[in-house]
Amino acid sequence: MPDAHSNGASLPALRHTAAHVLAYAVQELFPDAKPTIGPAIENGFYYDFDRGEPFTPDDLVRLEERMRKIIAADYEMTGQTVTRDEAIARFAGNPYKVELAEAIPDGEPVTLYTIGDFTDLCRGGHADRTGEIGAVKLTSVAGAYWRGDEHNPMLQRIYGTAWHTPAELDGYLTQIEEAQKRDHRKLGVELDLFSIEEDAGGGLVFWHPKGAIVRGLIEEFIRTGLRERGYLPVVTPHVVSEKLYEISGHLENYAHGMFGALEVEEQRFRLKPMNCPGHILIYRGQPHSYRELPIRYSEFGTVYRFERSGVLHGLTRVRGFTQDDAHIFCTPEQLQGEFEQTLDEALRLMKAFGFSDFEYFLSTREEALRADTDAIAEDAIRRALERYELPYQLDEGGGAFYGPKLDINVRDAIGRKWQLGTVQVDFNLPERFELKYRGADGLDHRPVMIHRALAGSLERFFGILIEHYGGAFPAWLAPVQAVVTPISENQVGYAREVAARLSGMGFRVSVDESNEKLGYKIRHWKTQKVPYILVVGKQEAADNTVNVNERSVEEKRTISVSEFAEELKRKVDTRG
RNA sequence: GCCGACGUAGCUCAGUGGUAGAGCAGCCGCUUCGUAAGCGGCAGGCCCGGGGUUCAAGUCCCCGCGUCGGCUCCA
Repeated sequence: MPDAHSNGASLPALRHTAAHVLAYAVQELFPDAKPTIGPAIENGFYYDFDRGEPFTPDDLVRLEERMRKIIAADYEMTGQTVTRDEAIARFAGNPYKVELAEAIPDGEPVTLYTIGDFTDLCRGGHADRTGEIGAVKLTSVAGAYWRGDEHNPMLQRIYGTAWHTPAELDGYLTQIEEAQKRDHRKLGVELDLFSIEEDAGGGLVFWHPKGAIVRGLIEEFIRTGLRERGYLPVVTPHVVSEKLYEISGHLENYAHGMFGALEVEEQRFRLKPMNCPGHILIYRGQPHSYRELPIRYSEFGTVYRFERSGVLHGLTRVRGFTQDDAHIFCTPEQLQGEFEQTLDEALRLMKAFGFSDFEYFLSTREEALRADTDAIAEDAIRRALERYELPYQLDEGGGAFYGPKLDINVRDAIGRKWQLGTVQVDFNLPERFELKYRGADGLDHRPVMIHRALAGSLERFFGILIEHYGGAFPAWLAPVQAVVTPISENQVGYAREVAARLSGMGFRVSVDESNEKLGYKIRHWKTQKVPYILVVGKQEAADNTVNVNERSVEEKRTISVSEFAEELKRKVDTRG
């Protein structure tokens, strides 16, 4: 999307200007509030204020009105360069601005920008006049720590959005509504897929039958890929002695993300936060020859991680989840090839689930943790990406504590980005657990590990799929693929026959035997987003046919039951 | 965890100090119906929990719990 408007400021400049307008309005209506910072953000802007009392929704309405007046007055945005001392003197009553001014490096200009009676310390990047803001709306208030640090005082943040024209604002608001309609938490209730139960605690997911069916299909898809690529299934305990995580280093590096210890017979146990140590124990249990490698262990491993209550969110941020986890133990020579096949499988998976737009991030370890082997690992990742000609971005310091990693992000049907698969190279845990294999030279060598989860967490993956498809799962994934719907009670018998035939072929089919008119039943199943409604009346019962009402297809067709079965089979086989 | 908003029937929500309501969903009956809501009836509530104010609290105050929006975007 182009930023530049035909005759005016870019959107970020426009929004940054709107932030100044907001601060101006606040200065007029709430003179005691101290402005701090107010940048443009992805879809709008915010401004943080230090004020004793929080802003109320009512305050937002008043501020928005005042902002419109400031915009209508069409003030010019004028800048001036001052010395740092002048700036500090000027904002003497505002410790935040003083702190900001003091932090400006020597040699960089210190600039002030003014609209009307409001002057702000600001680096610039604005529209020329407030009148260029065609549409503005304040969206929410929230607490936010000064500089994002929870040890700092909490400020009041006002969020807003600004656009060149009211039509663009409307478009944005419509888009938000669309996203809300797709919210997996809402659809989870409406389609009876899953729930999170207050009496069980936050972040713990209950999969209802319809959700569990979809999960089973996802697992089946993944399992098939693993089998074809030579992975061996393993299953490991959910609770193990804390000792294991002392050896693995998780306790040292990851304790903040683990549930507290359970004490039994004076031994301390932990819920497993990761599957790797368990898989390592299996590998370590017996000697290995280079001839056996690579060894690939896979598990739908359920892990528990402590997340602060405030960050839990539906299926996408939870405390208990199941990873499609696997660990590859291989020789350094095999690393490259194993990494490539993993990447290949990741793409196969994401394409099957309807994603086509990917981004790749190579995350390196933070400087303090880096070892000689990091370069080898990063090189393997880089070469795999180049081999598939995939462009990637570098995230320095974003890697796991045991090594660098590749993350794959996808864009969903309405353009939002999600982080999905992750593949990590690990020279560290084999060292900690003293893993070895006997080489052709008769000596012991250290294997390399690859950690990989392609869907990531099944919970999160499911949540993303719900939003991606807006609840309308394609036929191969739909928990109910077809509902046979008799027009009157007289066709219930035939409807049951049709359903029995289709179920016998392995399809997921139900019969609507409710005492309602056809229109009611159609509406019901449409809102349930069932891919096929098979209407059967007197005519169909006589001809051994069904009238196919296909989701999001206007045209209805009457075809034989076996023709329908073939069509559905074709859909399922092609994942349509 | 911190800031704010919210918490009333399975769901969506009304009720703002004086006898707890609606729509949808559910159940029962009538209707037997041709592609997005047929009609009638019944049932359904620790108004999140605890404390307080008041003659009287779903409503006001305090303390918890939960949900939601933020707390990464840097003058």
